[in-house]
Amino acid sequence: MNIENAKSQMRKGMLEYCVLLLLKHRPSYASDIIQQLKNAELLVVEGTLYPLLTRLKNDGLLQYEWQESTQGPPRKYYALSPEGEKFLEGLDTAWTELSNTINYLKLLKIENQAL
Amino acid sequence: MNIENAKSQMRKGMLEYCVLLLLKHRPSYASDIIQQLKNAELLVVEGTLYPLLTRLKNDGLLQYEWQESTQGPPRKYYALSPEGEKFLEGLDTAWTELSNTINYLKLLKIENQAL
DNA sequence: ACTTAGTACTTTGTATTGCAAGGTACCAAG
DNA sequence: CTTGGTACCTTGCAATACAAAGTACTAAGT
Repeated sequence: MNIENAKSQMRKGMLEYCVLLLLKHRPSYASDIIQQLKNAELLVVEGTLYPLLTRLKNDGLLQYEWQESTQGPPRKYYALSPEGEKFLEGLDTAWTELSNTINYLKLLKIENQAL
Repeated sequence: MNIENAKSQMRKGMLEYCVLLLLKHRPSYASDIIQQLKNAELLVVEGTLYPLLTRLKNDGLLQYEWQESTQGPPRKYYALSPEGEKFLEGLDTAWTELSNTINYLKLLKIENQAL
């Protein structure tokens, strides 16, 4: 068990949320999403993202349309569907709750250190 | 895909961190940990926690000792090992980074809504 | 002594999913 | 027509959360 593995585990559940947040910001295609997440210091690779996008689309949370590119093959631009927007609101709540929980547990830890 | 499943996914990577935070606060046995996590509104079941504790112990992050109970069978009290303490510091950093990333992405979303 | 209830620890099987690696396809430039 | 760049997709593996079932110890009631 190394810290990298642990960080990877932490990313796991958040990826879906992060991708939806990005797509709420603006519709993007897969390679672009990877680049944006890298800018936010969240490493994701193709083999992770493509199945995720497909899953979200199959669940009706995303929709996409092909767009020509001036440079290279056409791109699949993903955007949130109305259901996706609702779902994202649910995730916002879940994130807030989880965040509060962790901060509460961190307070316990600090309290212990003070003893 | 429902919101419960998504929340479960979010919990996934955080569980390990939460358990270590709790044990930093005070050594506990499994059923007690489950109860404490429930109090913090983080649902975990036995089938999840026991393998996790065993894994953390095998990785040298936890140690345990048996203690008699006045009521029922003896209990396995887990506590952080020195390596566990170091590891927890690493997770603290990872949590802070991830938290910052999500908040950054949330800001993007809000900016978009303002347009 | 035997049974029952309560508490605690453990294991097994399944489904999900992140990821590495490899593959396919389109386009433009030489 | 080959090469390089970009983009999308699939396959196989490993990690792990969870449900469900099992084992074991203690105490109380009969």
